[in-house]
Amino acid sequence: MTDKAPGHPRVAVRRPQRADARRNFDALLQAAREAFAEHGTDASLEDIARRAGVGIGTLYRNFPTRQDLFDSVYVGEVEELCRAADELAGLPPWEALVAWLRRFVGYIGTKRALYESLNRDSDMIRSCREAMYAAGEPLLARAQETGYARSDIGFDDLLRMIAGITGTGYADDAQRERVLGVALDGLRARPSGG
Amino acid sequence: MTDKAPGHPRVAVRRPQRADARRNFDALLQAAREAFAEHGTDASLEDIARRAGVGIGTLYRNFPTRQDLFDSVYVGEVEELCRAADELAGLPPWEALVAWLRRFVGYIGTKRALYESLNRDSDMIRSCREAMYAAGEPLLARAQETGYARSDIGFDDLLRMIAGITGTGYADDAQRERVLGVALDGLRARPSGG
DNA sequence: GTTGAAGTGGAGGCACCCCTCCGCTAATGT
DNA sequence: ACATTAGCGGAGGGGTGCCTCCACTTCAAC
Repeated sequence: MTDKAPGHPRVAVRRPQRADARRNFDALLQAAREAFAEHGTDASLEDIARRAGVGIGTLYRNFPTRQDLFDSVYVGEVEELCRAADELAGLPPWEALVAWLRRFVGYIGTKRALYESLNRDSDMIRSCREAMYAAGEPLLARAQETGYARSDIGFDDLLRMIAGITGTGYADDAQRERVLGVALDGLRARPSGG
Repeated sequence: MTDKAPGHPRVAVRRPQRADARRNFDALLQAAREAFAEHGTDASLEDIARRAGVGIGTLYRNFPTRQDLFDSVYVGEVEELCRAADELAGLPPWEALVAWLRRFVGYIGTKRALYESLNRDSDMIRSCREAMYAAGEPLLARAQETGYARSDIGFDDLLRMIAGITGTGYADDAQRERVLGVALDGLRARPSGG
């Protein structure tokens, strides 16, 4: 209900007033971030409460549904991504795009929940996706206009490609990097007809 | 313990003797194939038994552990992939490689269990992976030697890239195809230094 | 047919998870 | 210091899944 800054969607959940309660709230968010990272959207809520060192009841008071909790985590990640897009605006087109994609990877590399959510649908996830796209899309557009990236691919395509590639497990970081490099070369290539 | 044909690994599980029991065995395999496809490795065994129209006890007699069941499904898929590699040997290098990768995608597109298993480790999964690599690797090698594919990427890299890209959800098949095309262009591109 | 062995299926014990409810604890304002 | 009340946490009911066990069924060999 608060006014919302463009590109920074808000969630219905409210941080509590009392100091101890705020500590718990934050601990829950942090624990949830980790748990969703490790186990995806299906992470056990009781486990999250345990990690946060609070009772299950406290989790449910702060986040009445699993969706509320997930949304709260998600919105934080997305806000960081939006901020990153601003910061990188100064770099040359291709470098800016790649740098932003790497931040994106920085999330989903460890946090497959975010990547699962590319498909899921809820009022607020949609709004988050829009914010994220609004932040990142111009970077792709600029790289395309200046001829650094092929033009027959959309931002959504690109994000899914990157999400897919980096969401998988790899033998080591070097391999992940190699594969990502190949895909980025594909993004740079002239479209091929055969 | 039986002799194993090269490229066609075997499983410890044995198909039962009696006709009715064989029907159940086959129904279980089929149900498991579907269930693993939909829910990944964590599919409910009780659900698989239900789908197959048999009691849970029957499932456990045929496949004492979840791993046994999964292995049995997996080995079937891999054998098909190995066969495909033989069939495609006649095509030109690049076409053969791409065609085989498409078959590979044909699996993991619907069956994410196979793709999860690229990482997992067990005696027999390892042996399956070896068989699959033995079948597919020559296709990449040939494309590389003839200059159709870049040489700074390994077969394992390629498979993981493809698995990652196609394991994700897409808005529609056209998008999946577009993204796959970009990645394949990357595979064809000269390595880039910047 | 008869009969023995192969095969069946589901009840039941255990573990985990979801979510609600409410008696208790302790932070805060005065 | 004390009262007020926000906040706590975990017991408990319901659900699902894992796996074992064994009384029963049915195939197939004779």
